[in-house]
Amino acid sequence: MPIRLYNSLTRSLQDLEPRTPGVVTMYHCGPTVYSSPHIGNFRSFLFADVLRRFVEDQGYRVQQVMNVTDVGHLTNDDIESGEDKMEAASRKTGLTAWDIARKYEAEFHDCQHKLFVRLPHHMPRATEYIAQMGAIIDDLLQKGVAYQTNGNVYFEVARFPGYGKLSGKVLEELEAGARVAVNEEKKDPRDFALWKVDPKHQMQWDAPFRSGVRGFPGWHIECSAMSMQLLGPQIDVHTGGEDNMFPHHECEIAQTEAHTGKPFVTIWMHARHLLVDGTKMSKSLGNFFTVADILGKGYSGLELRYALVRVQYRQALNFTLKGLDEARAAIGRVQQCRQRLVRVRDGLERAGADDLAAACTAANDAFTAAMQDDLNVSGALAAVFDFVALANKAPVSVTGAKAALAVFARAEDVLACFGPEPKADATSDAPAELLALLEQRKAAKKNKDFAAADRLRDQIAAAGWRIVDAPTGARLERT
RNA sequence: GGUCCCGUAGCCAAGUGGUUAGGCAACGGAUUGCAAAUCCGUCUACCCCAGUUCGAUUCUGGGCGGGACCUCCA
Repeated sequence: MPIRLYNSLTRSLQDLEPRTPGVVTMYHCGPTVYSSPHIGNFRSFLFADVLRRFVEDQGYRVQQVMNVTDVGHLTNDDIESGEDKMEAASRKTGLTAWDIARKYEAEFHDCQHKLFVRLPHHMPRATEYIAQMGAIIDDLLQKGVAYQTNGNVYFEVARFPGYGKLSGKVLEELEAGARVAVNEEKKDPRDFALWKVDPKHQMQWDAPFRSGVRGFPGWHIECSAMSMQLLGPQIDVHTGGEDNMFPHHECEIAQTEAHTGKPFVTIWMHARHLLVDGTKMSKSLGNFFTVADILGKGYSGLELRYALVRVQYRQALNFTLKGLDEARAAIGRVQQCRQRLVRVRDGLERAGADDLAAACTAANDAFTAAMQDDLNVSGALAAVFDFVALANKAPVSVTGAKAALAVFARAEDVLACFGPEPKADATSDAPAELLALLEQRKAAKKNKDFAAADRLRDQIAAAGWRIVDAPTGARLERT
């Protein structure tokens, strides 16, 4: 069975059929590094990560690029009133635009790490691809699809008949929107900037195209240049947040296809925006969370990842703190099950005769089928939890425990939201003094001195550990 | 104003024209010296109206309600 994905361009599900058999090229619109990454950003990025992981799980080799936008993304897509996001942040903080970009890029990478993202093969910075952008701009100018006014270069939308095919936007609507600022330089309000001139701008380059003026690139051209340079003129999958569909991706298609004369992307995928407490996340509503905010509340990266990944990317996901608590409990259920299997495998608990062969196959198949169906993570998780219930009840054999653990390891490889295989017993990780207390308690219990035993248990609890009294003996676990 | 999505048991959330999704919470039981942790069990829903159908939560139409995008945003 192939992987079926929803293509925003055709508005339908279609099979993933890479241009080169066995190799899937994917490009993801990455962060604009002007502020701390928030949980909405990471809903998109984790979607891209799960997509990549599952495609690899299905036996493909993936070539994955996620860019870092460190210049040219304006607060308003208009040369007169728009301000570069780096520059705006610079004005507010006193840091240079370059410092802002590097600071938040580092923070982004840190968040990727904390949320268990499998790093893309390339994470190019826009500022390091100015020459490649210039080559495209030069070609578009030569072809007459772009024009230069006062040094600013615009793409002439009227010269690209396919404009609007992704977003469904038509000229009349855009004009009726009346929110497009009037710009006398443009031939058409839809035309968008490829290169901008602004002497006050901190990030400047000599024009990388013929007869140009020193300036900086427009946002849209960046992705076209990096994508083409690193993955070639035609790629299999391109993702982004739903807001990217227009104008960003529409413009990417126009300039790239006008340049190459070939279809740019086979499958466009867009992640639905995250909601928080049932509504759009915004600073003014007080429901705006950065990744650091959530981790600062005591939730782990794993719990946050689970909460952001558990709903299919095209569904509105309502993020709540309660959802994080649910994630914590759900992860615990899976890990508890895995720990028991580890204990059976390692001979610490009595093994039975069930090798779980049929159950393992069924669980893997159900997981695969759900993921093949446009990354239905909820369905895939249901397959995992069904399997948990089965494994918990089964008198599992050593062979069965190994097989079951492989099922979980596979699910973890794709979703990465449960954590690594638990240790059979964390007791040995506890500080020596706690182990001493545990021994004392054992003795107290043997002497039926329950008052002393309970006091020791409280001491251990106060140190952040709990005693688990299992039939096979007492052990310690972190709380 | 234009485009689009959604409305499933206490909460979150899959899916299906006729057979128990799943998670969390709650409750009951097992276990325990008592607990904790854990496990097992119980909890059977599909916004309203009309239509199609032998049969609709699932298809069609209408209504109501919520949300998103069209503007910086993942």
